Amino acid sequence: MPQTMTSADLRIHNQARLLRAVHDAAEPFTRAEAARLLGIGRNTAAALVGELEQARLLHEVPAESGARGRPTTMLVPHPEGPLAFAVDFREDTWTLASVELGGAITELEDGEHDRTPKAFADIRAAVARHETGRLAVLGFATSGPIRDGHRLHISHLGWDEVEVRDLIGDGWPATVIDNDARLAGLAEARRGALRGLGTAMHFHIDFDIGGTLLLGGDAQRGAHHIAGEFGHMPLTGSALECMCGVRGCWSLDVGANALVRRFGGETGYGTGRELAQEVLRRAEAGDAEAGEAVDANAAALGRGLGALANALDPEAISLSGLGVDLIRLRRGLIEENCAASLMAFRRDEPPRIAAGTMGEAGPLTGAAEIAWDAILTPVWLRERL
Amino acid sequence: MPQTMTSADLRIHNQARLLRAVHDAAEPFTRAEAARLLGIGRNTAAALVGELEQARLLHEVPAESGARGRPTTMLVPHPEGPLAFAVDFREDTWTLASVELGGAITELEDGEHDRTPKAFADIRAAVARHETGRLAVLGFATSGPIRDGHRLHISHLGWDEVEVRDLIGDGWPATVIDNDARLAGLAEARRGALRGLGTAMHFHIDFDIGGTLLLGGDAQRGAHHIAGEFGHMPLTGSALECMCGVRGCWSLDVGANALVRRFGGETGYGTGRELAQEVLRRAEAGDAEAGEAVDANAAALGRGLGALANALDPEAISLSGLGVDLIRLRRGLIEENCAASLMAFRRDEPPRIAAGTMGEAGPLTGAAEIAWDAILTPVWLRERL
DNA sequence: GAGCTTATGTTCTCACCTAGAACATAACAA
DNA sequence: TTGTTATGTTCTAGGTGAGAACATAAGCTC
Repeated sequence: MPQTMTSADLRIHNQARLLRAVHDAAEPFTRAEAARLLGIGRNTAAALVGELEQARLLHEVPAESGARGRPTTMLVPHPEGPLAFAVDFREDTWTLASVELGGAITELEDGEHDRTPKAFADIRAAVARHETGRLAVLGFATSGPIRDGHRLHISHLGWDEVEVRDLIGDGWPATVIDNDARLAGLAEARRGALRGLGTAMHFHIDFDIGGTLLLGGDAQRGAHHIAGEFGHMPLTGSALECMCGVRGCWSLDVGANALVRRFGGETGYGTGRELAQEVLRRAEAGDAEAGEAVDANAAALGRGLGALANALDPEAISLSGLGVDLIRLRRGLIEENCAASLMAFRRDEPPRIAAGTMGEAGPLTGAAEIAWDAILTPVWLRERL
Repeated sequence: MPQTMTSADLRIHNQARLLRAVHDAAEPFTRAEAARLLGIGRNTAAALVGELEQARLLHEVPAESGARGRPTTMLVPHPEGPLAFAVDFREDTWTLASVELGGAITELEDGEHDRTPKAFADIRAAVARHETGRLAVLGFATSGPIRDGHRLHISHLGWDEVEVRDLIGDGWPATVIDNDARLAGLAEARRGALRGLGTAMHFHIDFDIGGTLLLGGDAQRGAHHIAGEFGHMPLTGSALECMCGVRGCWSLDVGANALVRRFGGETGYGTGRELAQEVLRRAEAGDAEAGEAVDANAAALGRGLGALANALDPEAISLSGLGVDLIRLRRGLIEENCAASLMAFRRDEPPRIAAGTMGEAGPLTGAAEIAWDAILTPVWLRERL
């Protein structure tokens, strides 16, 4: 319990609260509003903001006066303030972006990669091309579980527990890394469909299902940093064996693999995504067989969600990837099957099921969030101020 | 964000940290140790403790000097300090206890009840018989989900969403209430088998399975206060319909009902517990049919635990109720089946599965914890100091 | 048993923080 | 032009923990 609290810590604490409020706010606000929001006096707010402006963390710009009263200033990110960089490392491509306080994203560069760990060197080079003194922390989103936060396993790239410290080490800026599905969920919780909820869940449906439990706006990581493999619970009674080594996984019935299998395509990671999209298109166009496959997918999705809702009682569930298509095409079927899996007494208050609002930007946005989480800490601020 | 922080709040904050440290400590400690623990100076520690002694929250007693140095004092609960009362409301009986800072429990009274809400009046009367000015908060453990924290449903008593505010209202001391399975888990996380773990789970196995996810020593409640119905996920492929209204629940294969069903007994709540115990005894004595029933129960338990571990990645799982017997009789079978349900890459680090150490006292202990949680808050302390 | 060592208690000064009141200021409104 | 309103600014006061210096009470050593 070494979180000592001295008078000076108090100042840092309140400044961190202020910066966090600016970062999290949907709309920028004025200094006077900040004082009310934090429950501090106008004088104290002036002092806090003044120091943060000195430290180039906040900037005050005149607010257009709409009402009476003496004009005030808006609190905006400082134009020379720290930046988070965010990387989304996908199957064949990556994106690098810069994110300022408040979450505004500027895409800097993207590229393809050859599916080998060399990709990280390319990304490092791209970071270097855009690096300025303003770069504070880099957030990195990748697929695959990252055991204990440093052993990265990406099956569709054939990476078997690659040591993250060998990929991101000397020469890199301060970096935080996490799983894309979890970060997509975090993005929804912070800035998307799950904003403001105490208990929520997010699932990314691709070849299989990855997800995360979001509590108080934070994504849960588990004891070994590998929580979230909801797709590998036997929720729908499949008799097949999953490539994860278990029989009956939910993912066998939901996602691209399930669609592909139905049409004799080759399941597994990295192939068949187009076929799955084709199935969706044909289903939308009225093809009966494709429609049945999508029906089965949606029904299995709903059944699993209901089961999970019994256990974890989320207020809402958001979906990304294929889940967005399934909601668009088969919302009713998902909700019916979810209700059927819900304990009867819960059916009058089912979890809200919605498409995530972050779309493709989810992992990148989540990566930016964990980077900013690392910045907006008392420790970091003490250094800076 | 109204959690303002003024200099006075700072003092309260540090005093709360100190009291929390005393409450949570496995062994009492001295004032000098407290200073080191909290990272504050000896002078500050003296001031904090002095005020807490004034407020009759802490008491200093001379520590027996074993080493060199000037003798110091142990920090112990004040003999006239606040007390939490805790109630465990079970199927036919209840227990009332008094719990002091640090968690020491003194049983005050127990009784039977007639399964009607009148029981609460009896309990209130018992509280009154022991009530002193020292009673601060009452923690109440009951079975059944408590929707939104106030709509209590106990199926084996035939209580259908009874309004808690009608049972516990005017004339009651400040009361906090929660579910017995969740509180048993909380007790394990605070003072039992799950102490100190960041991510853990607890399951109470009776007629069916109730449980809770424990994160950072806190039991998760969900959006509607009804998280934890892990027994009502279809984890083991049962074809039966559950009384919860869903088909295939895990609870159909694990727990007393599953044992009873196998022997033609009447399943359901409130009956058959003796038969289940009888089956366990016969299995232990070598009876083949009973042994198979227990095997099936243990295997299904293990399979479900593995599936949940994939999703939530607990460091350890503790069990209470029938789970203790199953671990005693069939630990190997549980662990094998858990491993078989774990994704292959996790099998080298399976969750530790252990019997809870709180035994029957789990719900009562957990009820005391939530009561003390309500006391050890800045708001309550500000009133008192 | 005297003197040394060690750990803790106690006292005092200092730097820091926020609250609150009083006053100043810059817009809008009548 | 004058009043109203919301905000900025300044100053004082009360409270808090840090740190240094000193005091104290034990054990340890010779």
